[in-house]
Amino acid sequence: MTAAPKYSSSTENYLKAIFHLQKSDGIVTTNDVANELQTRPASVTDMLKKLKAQKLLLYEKYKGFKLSNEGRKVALQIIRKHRLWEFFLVEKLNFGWDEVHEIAEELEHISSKKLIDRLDEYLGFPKSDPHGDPIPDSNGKFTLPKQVDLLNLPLNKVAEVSSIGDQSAEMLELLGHKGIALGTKVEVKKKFAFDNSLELKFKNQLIVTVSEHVAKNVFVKYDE
Amino acid sequence: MTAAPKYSSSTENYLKAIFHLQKSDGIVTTNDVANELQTRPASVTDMLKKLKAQKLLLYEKYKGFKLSNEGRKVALQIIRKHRLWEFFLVEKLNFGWDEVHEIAEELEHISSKKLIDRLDEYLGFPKSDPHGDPIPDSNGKFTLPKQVDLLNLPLNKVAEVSSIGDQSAEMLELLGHKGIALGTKVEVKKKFAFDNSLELKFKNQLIVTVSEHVAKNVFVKYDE
DNA sequence: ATTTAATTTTAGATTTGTCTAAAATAAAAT
DNA sequence: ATTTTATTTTAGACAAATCTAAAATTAAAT
Repeated sequence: MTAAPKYSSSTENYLKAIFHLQKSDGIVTTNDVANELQTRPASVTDMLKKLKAQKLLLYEKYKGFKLSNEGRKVALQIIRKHRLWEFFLVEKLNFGWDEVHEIAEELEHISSKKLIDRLDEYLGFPKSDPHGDPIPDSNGKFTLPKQVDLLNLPLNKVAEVSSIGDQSAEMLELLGHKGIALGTKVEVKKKFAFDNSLELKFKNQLIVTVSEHVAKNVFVKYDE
Repeated sequence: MTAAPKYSSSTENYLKAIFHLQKSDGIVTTNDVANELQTRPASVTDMLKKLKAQKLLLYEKYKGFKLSNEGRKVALQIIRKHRLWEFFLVEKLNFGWDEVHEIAEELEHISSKKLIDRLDEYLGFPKSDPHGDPIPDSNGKFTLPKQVDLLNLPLNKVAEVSSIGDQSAEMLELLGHKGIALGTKVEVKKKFAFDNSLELKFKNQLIVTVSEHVAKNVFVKYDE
């Protein structure tokens, strides 16, 4: 038997929104949450009180709020579910990475823990979702990959291209030509002190050279 | 973008319950529905009025009710989703057929039609769920497999064991020993007029003999 | 054909999550 | 340091889905 859901979908959405806003902004306001959840500040205040009563939130009126340990724990489980479902939709059902978010917004509220752990196993315990965001494990821990530009990537460390700073057409042309795209696995084999240019090696053993200017605009993530 | 759910989970559950009760009982009462949904008759009456307002139900107070065409259509889509998810849970995530119902009760309310059609394709368009119940196709049609006891199964026709009449410990022991269980694929190769005993052949080529008494209590389904 | 019993429906409350409009508080600007 | 502006909270209301208790209707039983 699947346990009755501990928290409502609405509660889960608030926790998730606050979690995400805390990550980016550090401090989160009532208006931020209202904006994120497409609702009104008054509704947010109402919910903040309920979350506090459930000990999911530390909240003092007019002063601010943040997730409690329990609140963060719940948020991480929702995020885990969301990202695993996204991975499933893309990997198994051939959805595009850009069309899975809405569906995962619904699937993330399915309560069964056994289901999600089985799904995780079925998918091969993926570490990140189709957008490159990390998937928390069943204890809520996730290995946050380190994000740096190529210039700061240690030598001989395999990393994955995660974002591009300068997205001008010229830059994208250059990257396309060199074979650098989101998700590409790269390794820095040599760094020339003279002009800070780099020699990169791909999985397919090919080696290319990029300038400091390019290296500064290619961000990669790696474990450790 | 996933379309907003047309109907609430509650509405969907009522439609599904009424659909099932109509199948078995023919006529459905307020009390039946209350019992099925673990709620109170007064709550059922409230909902009947709402369903009528949405044209999902034909209802005259004190006189009775039944699903409208639209109501039946919606119910069938919910049942389709429920059974496809059950199939997924058993086939892909290795759940037991007896532990998937509750989880599917939640999954069946995920709204995306694209999701369910992709899932259907991914699963190979299964015709029936792990309990042997037929899965409606995306138009709500389903091919009802013929259900007979082994005695009435035509010779050389591959069928699947779908239910057991006499579920006494003695019978189950016998069936277990012979290798007959729910879902087992069988074929009748020979029928002895003398005592109506049968020779059955399994997928793995093994042949066993069962008495008329046993044959009468083993129900199978087959297409056509 | 009445009376009795069962079923169904109404009336009025309750809970959850939302809303608007107004009040309270904090932050920004002069 | 006040005043103005923006933010946050309260107060009161609403819709959905449920409940209890009582009333209305139908069915069963004498």
